[in-house]
Amino acid sequence: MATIDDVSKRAGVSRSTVSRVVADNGYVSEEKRRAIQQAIAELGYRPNTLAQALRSNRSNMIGAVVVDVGTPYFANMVYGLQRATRRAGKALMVSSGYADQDEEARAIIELVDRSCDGILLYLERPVRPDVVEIIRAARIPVVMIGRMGCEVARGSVQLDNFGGARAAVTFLLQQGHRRIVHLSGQADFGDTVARLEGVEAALRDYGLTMTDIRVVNGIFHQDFGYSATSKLLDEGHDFTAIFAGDDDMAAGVLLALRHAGKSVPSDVSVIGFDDAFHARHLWPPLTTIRQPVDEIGETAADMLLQLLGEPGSAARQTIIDTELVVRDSVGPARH
Amino acid sequence: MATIDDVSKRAGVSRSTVSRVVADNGYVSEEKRRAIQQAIAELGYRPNTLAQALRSNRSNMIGAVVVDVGTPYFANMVYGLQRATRRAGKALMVSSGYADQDEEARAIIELVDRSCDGILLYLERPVRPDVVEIIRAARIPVVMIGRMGCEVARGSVQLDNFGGARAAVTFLLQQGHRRIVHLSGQADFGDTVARLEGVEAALRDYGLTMTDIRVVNGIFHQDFGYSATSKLLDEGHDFTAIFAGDDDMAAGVLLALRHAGKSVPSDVSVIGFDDAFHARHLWPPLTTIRQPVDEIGETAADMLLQLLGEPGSAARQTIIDTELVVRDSVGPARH
DNA sequence: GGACAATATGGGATCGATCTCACATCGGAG
DNA sequence: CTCCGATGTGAGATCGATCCCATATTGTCC
Repeated sequence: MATIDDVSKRAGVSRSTVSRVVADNGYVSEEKRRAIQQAIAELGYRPNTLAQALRSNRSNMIGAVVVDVGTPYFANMVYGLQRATRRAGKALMVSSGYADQDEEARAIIELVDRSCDGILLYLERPVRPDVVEIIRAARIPVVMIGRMGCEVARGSVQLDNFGGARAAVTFLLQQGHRRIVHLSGQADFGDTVARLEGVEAALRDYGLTMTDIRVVNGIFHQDFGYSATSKLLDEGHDFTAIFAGDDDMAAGVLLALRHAGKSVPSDVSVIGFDDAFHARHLWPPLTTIRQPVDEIGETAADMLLQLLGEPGSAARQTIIDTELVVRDSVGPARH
Repeated sequence: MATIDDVSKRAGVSRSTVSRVVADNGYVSEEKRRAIQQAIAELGYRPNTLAQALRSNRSNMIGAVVVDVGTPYFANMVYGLQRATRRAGKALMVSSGYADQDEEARAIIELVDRSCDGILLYLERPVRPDVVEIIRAARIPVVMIGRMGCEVARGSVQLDNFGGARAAVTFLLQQGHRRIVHLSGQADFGDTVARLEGVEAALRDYGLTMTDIRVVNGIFHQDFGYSATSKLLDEGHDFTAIFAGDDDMAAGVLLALRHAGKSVPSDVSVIGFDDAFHARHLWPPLTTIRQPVDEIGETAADMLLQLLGEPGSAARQTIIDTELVVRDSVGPARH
């Protein structure tokens, strides 16, 4: 592998001058610049990234830790991250925390130790205090995505869960539904809380309160959607629409309804949340609230990249809008 | 950030001795070892990964370039890669090539320049020759996953596409189907060819040939599944089963059948390939050939990690088995 | 013509580790 | 008692870049 010294010898100049040409800063005469560029081309020289990073303390690498890159949701988010980082000419390194604090800690420390210029975090729980200290000591800017805040974060990007849930319930109300069920997720997730508030706001617009609908608490999982729906049907609870806390639940809801012989949307309307990968494959194709996951990732990465340029700036926050995606699972309320 | 020199001063020893303790090699007296370990703990010392990599020429990092990490398929594969690399205490850096040769080239060179110890590749086309040369010059071992071979690869991991397709068609034949349609993917993909051979083998077992079934060539996409199926129905082609080249196609097939008023599996049986993320969400839940994507990734990463230990070893190859997943979309042939 | 800023170039310290080599000490074998 | 291998330690070169500083060489203005 050719080094900067090889180039300098071949071009008959000093290391310093080559460095100036490569980094494109400082004064270099046109003549030498050309000679150096030629030498670089002839030798196929590419600077040693490690040495550059070690000396300059800039690695041109962005790190990210998300809950689990193996899921379509986070994969899509990573897609957004890559888009932004690639545009800025920076490399991206992604790890999974698997919702385990120790695993998360290890992943973050790994990124710090590899001298990432900045770090993006999407975690389910607060970052361990000793890790916060490590990040702070390394003076690495952090942008949080989604749920958890963090004292060390210089910025955050969040979904408008409130507005999304409000839009979902408003849509059901507009279609004439009044006997509504809401299946909500883990009670200690910020998402869940914000979505419940959105539900309440939509009801209020129609002069209703939470007591006018049925809320069932559970978890963001297909099985919960199935069991909760089955139970409501068994109990003889009379409802015309279900707002599922997310599309996984909605998949379970649809299955339970089908098994009970109910047809969607003529007997019961169903609306989900996320516009997950499988939403269009459900039957009927699911009407849902789209969460632009890749855009969230891209926005967060862009925010971080901007933060790198301005060391002392104030913390910022961006809220990403949702969008109602109308497919076939919601219809007018039966009488 | 504490450096090795800080540790050595605090423990009253030389840099070299600290290095020996950290790397756990060479001779160090128990007494000094303890003093050094204490100093490390007190200072919260973590070695500078960049400096280590620069000097020792080992980065403890594995690189991977796949077609697109944003899709569930590759996300799942990355999950397998992470499992293996984390177990080996190595970091993983993943990029997408987006089926674009220049983009791929950039991604691979990036990994080479960051001194990855080894590289994993899942690409749709052959690697650009100049990139092959760069990999060779850097003497970085490469393991290929899936489709394309590559002269520089020291190993490869592939799915048993032949066996999978054979199992799919055999299953249909066992259920009494004889009027079978096969929708196949891009003709220039190795996967497609191998699957076609598998189909042929299954037919041969039952004394049949390819002329006894109908093969429609297209691409691995839901829309093709939909249009091809609709066209066959319009033409009045009489069939009792469809083997879709992958689950995306199968989703389109199911949709087209439903729109044509056919019920699955009583009118037509459908079997897919991949056991993609959405297979269980389709209606009816799709019977398909499972491709253990994460296992493929894990196997490839393990192979690469092993290769790192033994520089001169011969190229190796592993074939990963598929598995028939029986759900509800295949039934006995109607008469 | 001298002062000073702008342009141009190279020398050498530095980043934080690894690793070779030289050297010291010790114990046991011959 | 000497020799030698095993054990223990440190000095210093090195990896491949960046970047500060010293030193020319210009050109321009008063």
